[in-house]
Amino acid sequence: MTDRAAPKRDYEGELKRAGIRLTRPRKVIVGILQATDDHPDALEIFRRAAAIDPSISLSTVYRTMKVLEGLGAIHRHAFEGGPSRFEGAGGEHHDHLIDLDTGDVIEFQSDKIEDLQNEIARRLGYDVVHHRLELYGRKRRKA
Amino acid sequence: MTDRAAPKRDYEGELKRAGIRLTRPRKVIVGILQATDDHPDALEIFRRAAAIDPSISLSTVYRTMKVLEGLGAIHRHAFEGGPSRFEGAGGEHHDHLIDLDTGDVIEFQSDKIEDLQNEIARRLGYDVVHHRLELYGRKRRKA
DNA sequence: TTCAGTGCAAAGCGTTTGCATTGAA
DNA sequence: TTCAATGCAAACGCTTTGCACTGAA
Repeated sequence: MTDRAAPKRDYEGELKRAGIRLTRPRKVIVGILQATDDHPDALEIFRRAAAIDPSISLSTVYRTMKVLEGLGAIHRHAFEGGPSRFEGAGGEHHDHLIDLDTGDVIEFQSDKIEDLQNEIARRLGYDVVHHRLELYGRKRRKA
Repeated sequence: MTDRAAPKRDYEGELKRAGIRLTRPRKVIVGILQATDDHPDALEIFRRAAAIDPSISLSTVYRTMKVLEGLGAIHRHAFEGGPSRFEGAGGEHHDHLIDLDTGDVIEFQSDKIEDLQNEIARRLGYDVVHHRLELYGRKRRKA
């Protein structure tokens, strides 16, 4: 189990390589993704984008996230209740611990849990395609 | 790790004990919950209820699910994409394996994974309030 | 008798989409 | 020059809510 640092992604290169036009809105949006280590939702990305270029629309944010998701460049997370939140797909796989009081998202990774998941699925006659593991918790206070 | 059989719940008794009126729509709805072992969504519960009493409204289904959830009598699951699905809260805690091809939900339980989750959270300075573990997979074909 | 619970229709929220226009290639 | 991508507004799917009525206690 380890905490991780966020790696950077070459979103523009990935879009180009996929034959997808590098428009002004998309440049702004991927710039925002590169500049963040958190897990913003579409509206938050839209706000940050609008601060740079007020002509960008929320639809375009949604459409761009869909494109990037299709390329595997970002991951979409649907945490409890709220809207989808996005994060760059760089780095190793990890799961999330969500702070119930602040909404903060902490990433962690556990090979042991992954192994156990695969073992359980196998026993049930399945192959795991993907999974979702989210811990919802509160900061432990010193005794 | 074990597969489980679904236990039965005394929803009517729980509502009564909580001082909540046992109306006709609610009787129909909890009857449906008692009669099923699957994980129906609100619309599906509504359809089954309407077959028994066509005057029941979808709003009442939602409101009743909210009440039962508040009592801890049912659990609400938000699996990928789709609407919330409900299940009786009887029996031990378990997690879910969702068949990507059929939508079937298979329940499983792993103390080892639970322990690991708590250990990870503790290391990160958190107490786990609850968690969500979902495996999405496909039936393994015999080699 | 009373007020919690209901059905209905309308609104809410996050997200997607149809369409005429624009701008990257 | 062309057609993918855009902004806008309207629609979507799921869920909640305001309201006047109803029926469980």
